[in-house]
Amino acid sequence: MAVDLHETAASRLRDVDQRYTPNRRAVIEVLAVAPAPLTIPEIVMSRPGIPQSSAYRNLAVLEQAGVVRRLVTSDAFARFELAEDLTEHHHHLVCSVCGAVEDFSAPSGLERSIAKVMASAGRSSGFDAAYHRLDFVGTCARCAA
Amino acid sequence: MAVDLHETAASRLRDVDQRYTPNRRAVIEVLAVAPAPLTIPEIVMSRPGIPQSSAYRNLAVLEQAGVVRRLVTSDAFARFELAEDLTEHHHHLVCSVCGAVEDFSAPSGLERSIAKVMASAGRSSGFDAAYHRLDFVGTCARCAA
DNA sequence: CTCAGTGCAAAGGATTTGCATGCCG
DNA sequence: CGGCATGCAAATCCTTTGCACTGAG
Repeated sequence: MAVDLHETAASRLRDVDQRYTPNRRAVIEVLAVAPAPLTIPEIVMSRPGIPQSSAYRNLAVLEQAGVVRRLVTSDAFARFELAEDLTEHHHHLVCSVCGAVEDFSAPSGLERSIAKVMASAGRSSGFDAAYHRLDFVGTCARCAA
Repeated sequence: MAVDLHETAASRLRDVDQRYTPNRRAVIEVLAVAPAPLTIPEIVMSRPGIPQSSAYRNLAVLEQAGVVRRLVTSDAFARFELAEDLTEHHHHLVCSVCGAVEDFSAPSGLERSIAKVMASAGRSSGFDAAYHRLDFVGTCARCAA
């Protein structure tokens, strides 16, 4: 599985004429084991030696290659996670107090309902929906009053 | 209805020891008639005379008072809309090409399903969900290939 | 040899803040 | 009168970029 991940990443990078360098591999490794999307400082801290600018640049490349996805919450930093087809479809619990993000999987019944609605969503306005995003916003255990 | 809106806004501001000033009222008026969340430049442009810094400050206050909601897409600018209890619950169609955002209402059946899942979502991790966010991301009519 | 990736440092750009002034309460 | 809101300009801070260098093919 882990092998597949790196092979897939390398392959997608090749498709965009990019290499799978050690720095990029390191970023992927960090994201692969994280239980939630990470900020760039978090990624950099867990792999000392990678300069922030390289992290930013590599994540931009990886995003463009479809290997990672960039999330923006109302938090100061952007967050990154592996592209959905490399992990499992999931959603996020977002703490509105501290900005923490936690992964969460919805029942498949709900997913089917959402997919059905999405298919007909933009029909009138010509919007072509590619995927959906469902977040639950609230207070995490650590920030609970 | 419009009267209620401004009264409610004024009331919520008072709760936070803030005034309902002309600038703040102007911002609310712009948001009230917009068919989609607006960026600060858009708000400022539609009401010449409001300096950006005041717009930023007032929107921060209004957000804290629970009158407006701040949205962050992957777009460069944040977007603002009236708080949900002042409008109608709705979702967004987000264009991943140009960043445009369009309002969208989901069938009530889907809303009920989501609410049900939300109630049990963070049970294990102690996350207390307050509301949900459902976005459909794709390509808007103007950006269609 | 060539060219993409790297690292450092400097630039960019949305957002925030300090401070003096004006105005509502 | 006192204090909040305002405007201007300067500061912040995440993110991007210029440039010279290094390493893989």
